[in-house]
Amino acid sequence: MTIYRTHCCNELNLRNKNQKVKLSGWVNKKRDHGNLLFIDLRDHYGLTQCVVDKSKSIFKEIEKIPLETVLKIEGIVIEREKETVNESLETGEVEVRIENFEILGHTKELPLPVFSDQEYSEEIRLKYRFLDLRRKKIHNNIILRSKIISFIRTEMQKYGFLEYQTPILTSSSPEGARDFLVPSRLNPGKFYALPQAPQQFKQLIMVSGFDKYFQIAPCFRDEDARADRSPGEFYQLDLEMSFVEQEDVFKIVEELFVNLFKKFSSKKLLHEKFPRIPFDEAMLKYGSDKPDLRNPLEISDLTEIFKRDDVNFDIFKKLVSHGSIVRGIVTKNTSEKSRSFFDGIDKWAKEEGSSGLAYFSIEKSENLIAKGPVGKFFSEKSLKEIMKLMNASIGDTIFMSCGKKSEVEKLLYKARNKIANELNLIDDNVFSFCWVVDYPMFEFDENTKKIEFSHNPFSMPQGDTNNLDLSEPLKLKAFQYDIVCNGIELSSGAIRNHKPNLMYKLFEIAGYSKETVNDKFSGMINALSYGAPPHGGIAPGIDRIVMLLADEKNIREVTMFPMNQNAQDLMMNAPSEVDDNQLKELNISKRKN
RNA sequence: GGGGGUGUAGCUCAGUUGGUUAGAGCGAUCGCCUGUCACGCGAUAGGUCGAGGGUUCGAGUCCCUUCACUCCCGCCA
Repeated sequence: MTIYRTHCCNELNLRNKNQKVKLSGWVNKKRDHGNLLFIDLRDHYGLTQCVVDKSKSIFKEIEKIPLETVLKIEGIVIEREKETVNESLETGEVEVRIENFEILGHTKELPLPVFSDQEYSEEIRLKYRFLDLRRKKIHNNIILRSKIISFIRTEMQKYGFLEYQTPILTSSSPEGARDFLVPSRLNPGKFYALPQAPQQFKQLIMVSGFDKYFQIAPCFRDEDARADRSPGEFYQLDLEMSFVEQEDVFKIVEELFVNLFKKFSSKKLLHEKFPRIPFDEAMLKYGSDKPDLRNPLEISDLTEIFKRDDVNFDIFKKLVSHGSIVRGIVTKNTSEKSRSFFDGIDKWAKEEGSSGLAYFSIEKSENLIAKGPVGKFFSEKSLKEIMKLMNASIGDTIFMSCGKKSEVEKLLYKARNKIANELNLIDDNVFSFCWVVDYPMFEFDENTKKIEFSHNPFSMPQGDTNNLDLSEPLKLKAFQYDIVCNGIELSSGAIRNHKPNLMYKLFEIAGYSKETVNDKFSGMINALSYGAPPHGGIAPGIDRIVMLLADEKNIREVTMFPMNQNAQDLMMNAPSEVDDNQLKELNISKRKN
């Protein structure tokens, strides 16, 4: 009890009948009958209907109070007549008869309605975020976020992890995303960088002997935004463990995620032991390293089919003879679908910038036949082979794409989603987790024509690390893994390379000299030379976890004060100009051109 | 950096083939109404049709430029 309230707006019920109470909150809604006025008073906790009629001298005054004014109301708890009880309200059995009131906070005319389910422009929402956040849905999302983070902390501590803070001002690193830079006043011409993740620090924590670390860690990356990617900053559940291998990390994370998702969602988990899918298999079967396993469609390679003499699909055959590949998706029992369905898919594929998706359905009269625009090019024997390869039956349809490997993968990844959505094959009431494992250590960058780290340069390569064959670096796999849920990448992690000599060799393959490594990763490489334990970890994205659990498509819906797509805070006017004096002190001058 | 969508009253939107004075709901203001819970009824105010330019007898509507918001590609180890 405070001078402002004896109860919160969700608390009153019949047990409080006839009590004199004080409530404080916002005017959510008024229903003015002229001689009788209802006010729904709202606070963080709930809603209470308050009522006053013209017999009270304050009636005329209270009638004029606009919505979203902050009021303190004093009154008596009254039992509602049976027929006026509001079942949908926690406090719906009672109402407060207003005896007195005080305006605690006036409001100007509102730029947006708080009591409304209608959508309104992102610009208004972000500028008046404090009003937007009063609305029920987003208010509850933010509460959910808090509860999720709190649950994670408790669980992690239960598993024996301790939370440690790491610096926000650190050094720029050459790998990865663009850094946010902070000029140093005391070191003219030098810059700090905000951490893209506490990657090096968490490994240093392991070298320091702390064994199990976690942190709800802010991460800063100066890259462009997406619906599921905040510009600038986001949060990770960063964790790292010593004396573990990959499966030990998986065990902890699976337990955490299963408990977390069971607690905060009524949706079912498709697997409680998450499937492990090798990267190469994921790229083949799903066209992506973030497969949505709710989707039953799978991709198969059909390139060999187009080398047969009894297949006359010349366009594909010609491309295949020049090194292209063919892959396809089979859909079950779709041969009776309308022509417009198939043409719609083909048209969609062309809009995606491809040359389209060839298709035929398998039917049987006397013999097996392929029905569809390209069906005539396939012999019965070749059809049997395709059916065997793709596990297809009579009545099924085969969609095919031909081209460069990366293009085919990309198109069929999208086509898998498109076709599954058209056929309504995805169960929206399910969470489907999986691990993608065995990532390649390196990849070939077509643009720079150089070998680069495909993920994290600190990952441990697979194989005999004391005697590793580095002659074919593109064939090297790493103990590098991703966790994926419903097609959304939640996190990357790895068993780290704690052997400095091996690390120098790997960096050399990616074009970094020993001197560069010493210079750019001095903290890390130095530490690894003084008795580093084997260690590994992962860093699931908090924002995306909350998005999944809140069933939201946009990260702003689970972020209290987000920036817009251009990385501006419309409420605080950030970024902003600064005084010339500030710049001078920092030894910075603006370029004039 | 590139592509798509949107922009009309404080908010959400409609606006036909280019044609008279640009409309509705919510909100605001005023009036009526004692059981509503999206209360109801009536009235009033409120518009640089994102901005600039062009075509036309005439532009919210067509064209060009530009700005803002948003979605996607690039980017995000």
